[in-house]
Amino acid sequence: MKYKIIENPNYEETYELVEEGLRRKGTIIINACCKVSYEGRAMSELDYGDRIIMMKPDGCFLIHQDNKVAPVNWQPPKSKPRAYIKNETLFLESYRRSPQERLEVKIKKTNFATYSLIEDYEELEIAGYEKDMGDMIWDHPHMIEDGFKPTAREYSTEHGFIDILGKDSEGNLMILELKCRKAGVSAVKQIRRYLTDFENTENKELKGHNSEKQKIRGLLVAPSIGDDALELLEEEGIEFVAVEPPKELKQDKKVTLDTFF
Amino acid sequence: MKYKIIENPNYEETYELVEEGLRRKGTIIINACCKVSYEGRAMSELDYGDRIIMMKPDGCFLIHQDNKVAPVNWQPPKSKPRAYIKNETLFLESYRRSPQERLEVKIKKTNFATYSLIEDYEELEIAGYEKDMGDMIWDHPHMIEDGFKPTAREYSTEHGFIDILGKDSEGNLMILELKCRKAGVSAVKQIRRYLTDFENTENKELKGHNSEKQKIRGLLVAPSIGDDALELLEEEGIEFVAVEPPKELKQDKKVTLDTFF
DNA sequence: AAGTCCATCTCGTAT
DNA sequence: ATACGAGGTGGACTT
Repeated sequence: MKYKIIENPNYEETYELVEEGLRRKGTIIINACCKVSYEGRAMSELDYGDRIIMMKPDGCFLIHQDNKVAPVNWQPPKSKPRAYIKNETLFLESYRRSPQERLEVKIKKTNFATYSLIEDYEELEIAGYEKDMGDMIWDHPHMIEDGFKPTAREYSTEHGFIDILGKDSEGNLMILELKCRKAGVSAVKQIRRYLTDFENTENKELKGHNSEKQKIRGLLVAPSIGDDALELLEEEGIEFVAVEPPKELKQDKKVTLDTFF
Repeated sequence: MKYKIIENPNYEETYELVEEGLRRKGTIIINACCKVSYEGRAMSELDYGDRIIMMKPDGCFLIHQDNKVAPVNWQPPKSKPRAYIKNETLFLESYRRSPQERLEVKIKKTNFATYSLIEDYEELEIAGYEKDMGDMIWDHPHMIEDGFKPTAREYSTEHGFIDILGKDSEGNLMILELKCRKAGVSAVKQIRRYLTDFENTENKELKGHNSEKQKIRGLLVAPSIGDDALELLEEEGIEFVAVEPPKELKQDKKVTLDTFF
């Protein structure tokens, strides 16, 4: 991997490095004392201080302070970066159209600056999302209960999408809401809204068809549930099923992982 | 500002630098070919590639690829970082309890490594938030309409907090929902829920007290409104008031900003 | 391009 | 510690 570093450069040397880095589609990192202005979806001002500036080849622009995971200021991918000198001072800029946004960094003192041509062809493999949980339940419906037959995923209603729709062994309709994290009150309320939607639909569309007393069951499926949520759930006659989200990667990298331990 | 950089270090030199950086509470940046494993709230694996690794003195740990604003892997502040050597290979690790999470980085080749003792005492000043909008309306209620008198902020109801509660010149109750950007259907539905909550409360608690036919008005206050939202709003008898969020910083930095243009 | 929804959301704040 | 909501949410996906 090719890279270049300069230490304690003056503003012209930093400018040259940034220009070269942008031209060559490198990832630029600058450690500098700087001042940052942003105007666009909101507006912000950050006075002088030492920060880490990153400019990536996809156009995104990050300014990190020495704390937090999130950058203090940034621009999203596809923004247009530029460097220019004015009054013997280096400015870094990033523009974006739609929505119009502008980030400007005024550099007072560069401690070091570097750019590198990063070689990274790997993508993250991840597991433990709500989607993985849906896949697992769809493939193994008995996890919910014996006789459960899922019939639809992402079923559209007025108030949003029902994660999984199905029937139990007696033909009752089941509405499943999945959460891959501890479920809160909001999840219970969501199911409540789906039940209302569905009861209305049933009344309108299915009267006559299914006149037998078919039940509609609401189920909250999550690894655990908060106390408040549990209380509300019991009041509402909604059921809770404890299911851990699957944390296995699709390819069997577990073997590789073991070599670490 | 003090800093140290080493180029093309071997695994022992990188280890020494990381140890020193952690001990001295520095911000560490490493450009290296590495492999990343994460296990905790989810689980992930990222095979070898060049990445930027940041370890900040607050315990947070970031791994950036050469695209995206968000890190591909990370640990939040207060996680416990550690470096160790095993089989002539450097590993960086970050632990977190509650929830239990572990991030492990296996370093194949370090291009450069640096740590710096960052001096940054500034905090971001930002404007354009809902809160600023609330402040503005609270201080200048005539913006909503003549005779409007705000009486409460963040008024708690069953379905959440009402941004501003007040009365109009005729003593009718007004429920204001603020949005600092274009309002959507969800904002209208939210007001609808608040109105329901409030009508119920009124019926229960105020019957007798206020037996005159007092109205309850719902107002959506935002810079603009989507077509769907407007349609629903009219159906529901909710009112819309166009207000631009204030995009001025509390201190008068506008002058400074203007010098940029 | 605009809307929708999930996220190891993060981050602040109140309880 | 937990709970709740806002965010310049970001980012993936659908329309």
